[in-house]
Amino acid sequence: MKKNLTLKQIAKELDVSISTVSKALKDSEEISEATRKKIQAFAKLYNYKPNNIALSLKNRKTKTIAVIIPEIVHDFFAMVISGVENLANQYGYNVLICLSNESYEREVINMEMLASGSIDGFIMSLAKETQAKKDYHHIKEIINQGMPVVMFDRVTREVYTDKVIIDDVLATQEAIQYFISKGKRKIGFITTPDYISVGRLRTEGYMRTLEANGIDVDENLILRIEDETNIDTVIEEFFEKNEFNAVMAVNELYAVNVLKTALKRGLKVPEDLNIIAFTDGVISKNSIPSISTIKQNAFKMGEIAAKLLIQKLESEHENEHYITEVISTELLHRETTTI
Amino acid sequence: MKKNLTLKQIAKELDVSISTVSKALKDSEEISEATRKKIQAFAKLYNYKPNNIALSLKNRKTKTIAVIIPEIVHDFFAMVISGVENLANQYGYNVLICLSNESYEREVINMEMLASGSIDGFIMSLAKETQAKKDYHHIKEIINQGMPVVMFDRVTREVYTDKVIIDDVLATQEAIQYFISKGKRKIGFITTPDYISVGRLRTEGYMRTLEANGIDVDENLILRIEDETNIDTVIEEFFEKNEFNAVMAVNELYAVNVLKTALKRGLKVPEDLNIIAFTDGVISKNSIPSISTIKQNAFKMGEIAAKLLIQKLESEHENEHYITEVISTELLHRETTTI
DNA sequence: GTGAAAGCGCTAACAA
DNA sequence: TTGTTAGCGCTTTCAC
Repeated sequence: MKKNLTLKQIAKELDVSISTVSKALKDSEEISEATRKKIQAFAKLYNYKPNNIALSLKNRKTKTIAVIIPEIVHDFFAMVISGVENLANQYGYNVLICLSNESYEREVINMEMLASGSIDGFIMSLAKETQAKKDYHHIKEIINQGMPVVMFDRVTREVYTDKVIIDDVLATQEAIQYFISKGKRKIGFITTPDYISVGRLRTEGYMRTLEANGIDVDENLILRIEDETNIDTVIEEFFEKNEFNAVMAVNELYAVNVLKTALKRGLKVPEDLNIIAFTDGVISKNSIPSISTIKQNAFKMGEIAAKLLIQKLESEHENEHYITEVISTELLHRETTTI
Repeated sequence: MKKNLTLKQIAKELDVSISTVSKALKDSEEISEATRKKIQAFAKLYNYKPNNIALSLKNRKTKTIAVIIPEIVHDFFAMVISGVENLANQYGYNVLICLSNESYEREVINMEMLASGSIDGFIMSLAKETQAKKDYHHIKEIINQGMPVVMFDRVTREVYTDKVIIDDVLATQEAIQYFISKGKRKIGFITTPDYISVGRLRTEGYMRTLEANGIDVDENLILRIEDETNIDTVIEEFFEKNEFNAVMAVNELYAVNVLKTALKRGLKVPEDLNIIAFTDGVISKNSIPSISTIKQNAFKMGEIAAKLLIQKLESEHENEHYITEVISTELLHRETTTI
């Protein structure tokens, strides 16, 4: 086992000084052609690679960015990561992933740990618990220390920084308006509790659209799922107590459970019941019938978040100007809507 | 924007030496109670955090491990990551994710980049292209340099190191034998090309089980999917040309497409056709009907891989003894098999 | 054209 | 009890 070669060793081996080696490897004009060639040949031969950590310490940048997400076994987040990774790699950055598992504490611990030198900046989506507590000190502090943070999807207006989101209200409106245009008026809505930003916005979009169309909002037709362990029974009950001709769900998992319950109850989809879901992932695509969705362009969201972050990192003067990038969405009709 | 506090600054501020501060913050007996308290209070007040990069340089360890996977929008890999993350965090390690996107080149570049100081060790599953080329120089070299590597799922016997796998042959045998025990004899098998290790092993398990039961292997009943962009048409054709009463697929995606095709052709599942898939992910669970699977315990796989790696990292003497851990699998009956 | 020295932030052996 | 020094691997300024 050969340990990694250092400048020092090369210097000793070739009987020159460390700085000569350093310069030679950068092809500096200062060093004579002969020594340069000699040193470069030696380095090449023994496969010299500069030590990243030493460079990081010296340059005060690590060329790695951290992504903090609530969970990874979830197509939306996985696709965002994929986008971040793709763009980051193009710019020579590494991507470090941390899972908050929806926990405030894990989010705080992870961020504090990484903020001390390990990384150059954050891309994050808030944990449920953080949104429930509304405690964003940890994030504000990090930004205060001069470390850039880009938030996506689950964001908060309480933190002033770059953000990448979709227009949740608008996207929902489009879907609900579509239902209405097809004559559906008993529209169920399955969402998260209101403390989750995107859930709240989507619910808002739902209510507004009904009102705009002169339909009274019936709170019974809104189901806010808190505990995801027993989705099926909750949805079963929801169907037991109400009647719908259309349902919208804020994610694929809720939607596929709606589909399952509806079919079990003998409803025909889409004839008797239309369904639209947020998140265009593997479930919607592959369920039978396939589910119509709001395509969120998660991959692109990841790319843009990464781009915003890297721009901040590489711009000379720090710039207190923050933007919120709104990604366009698209209503994608598949087999759970009647065209 | 306040930059991060350093020992040096504290020392200057309190008019003591840097090493005194360092020791005081470690609560060393060497330093008098009074100075210790004073320094600790100051550090606490201004929220001092040691710089990780400096520590890494000093200790020659980064406390971060890298996971290289072919893709992340895939439940199996996402769950493995989740397991790695979980265990790594318990031991104070960070997890860095790199995607090879099934490309040999990206795998090599990523690994070489990280190997120079950024991380302490690797956990990886081979890219398709790497398995096709059978070129494992990059991995061998890294191991040679003394950096531990743990491989999982897509492994190769050409690299001598720790591995975490399932018994692909055995798991397949169990499923196929189950079909046979239910009187199914026309069993289709949908797999990857043979250069992918797990695909090959599963195909082998299929063939062996048939032979053991005196059933001739009909190559027409084996479909090796090379290009995943047109799965549906390939499977459609497969059904056009053959007749089955059971099909096994090496992943969920293939399986759900089989299900779709079968239903479209008017077959009843499970009455006319039984289906079993590898990977117990979100597709199998949520498809309608839900798909019976070989549960691979991906989360556990990730945890064990992380444990093996961390043990290597933290053991004093390096130990040239490598093990291959075989995770048990389980045939999970859902709605695509008749019990 | 080459090398010595300082410094990035920290630890630890040794000296005072 | 406290401070000095050297060193982790590298870059860069400034002497020689």
